[in-house]
Amino acid sequence: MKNISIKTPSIFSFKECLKFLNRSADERLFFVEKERIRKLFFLESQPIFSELYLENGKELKLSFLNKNPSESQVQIIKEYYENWLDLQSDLQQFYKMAAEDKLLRPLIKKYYGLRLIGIPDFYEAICWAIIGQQINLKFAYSVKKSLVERFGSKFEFEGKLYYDFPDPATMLSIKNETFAEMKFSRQKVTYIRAISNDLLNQTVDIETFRNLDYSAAKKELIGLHGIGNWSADYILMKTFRHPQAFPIQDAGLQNALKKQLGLNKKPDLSSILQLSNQWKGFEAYATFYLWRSLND
DNA sequence: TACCAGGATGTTG
DNA sequence: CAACATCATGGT
Repeated sequence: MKNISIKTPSIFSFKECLKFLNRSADERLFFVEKERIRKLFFLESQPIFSELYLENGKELKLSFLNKNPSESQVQIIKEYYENWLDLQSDLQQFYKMAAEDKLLRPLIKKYYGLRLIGIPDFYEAICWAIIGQQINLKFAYSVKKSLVERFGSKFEFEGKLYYDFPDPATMLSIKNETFAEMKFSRQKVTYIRAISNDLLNQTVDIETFRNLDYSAAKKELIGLHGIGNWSADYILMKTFRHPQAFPIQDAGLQNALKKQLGLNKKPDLSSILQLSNQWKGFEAYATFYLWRSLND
């Protein structure tokens, strides 16, 4: 099996990325095992089981464990990982800004090299944003787990099952009562059905989003039923990687600020705006590091 | 046991 | 435009 090298950027810690990736025991779309990320892809209906690891502590290697994919498939998966771990971004400007920021300075030190872990798949990001609305993360993960275990494509490796996220057609085939069993609210099912249909009919097309700037893309996203301000910024941050995406009303962000500032209640919107005034152009990374700070 | 959770939408005043 | 009701259930 061949190994593909992936270029590592300058401010980068694979270990910090793994720590973030490993935050939920209910994650089913990938696993972190023995300092390696293992993830299943389905390309042209074929399972391709991959892993990413650090060789000799410095060089990122991508390898395939069940078969040798074609060159174009290799390229797709390589790009997926590069996007997922945000390997293309240069963090120097963010770190420079953060070093001057009281709130962020300790975080860039503590989590040095952490990359904004994204969700490269647009449909998965939409569904995850909708699932996560107004419920705690633990619950959100358990809902996603039920969905993925039941309706994701599976592949077994060394006695363990790996999964792919269900596609829109599969999602549309799920009955309302089954969604209810998996603890989806009826509202969320309505949102997901409509958006799944839009993607199948190509009323909504991911490529058009890629070509839009931040505010145009946000406007389009909010036009989708079930995608509000928070979800739009979340998707712009995790999938389209706009550095200024800022899910400002996020409960986790507010709790992180409360914790970092030692407040006895969550800060209000205006004080968050004030704090974040100096983060302009780096709001996504600032948010991500603050989220990270909630875990320890 | 209330209250909160990585919200969104529709209605009401 | 702001304030509230509703969803819908697990976590703390």
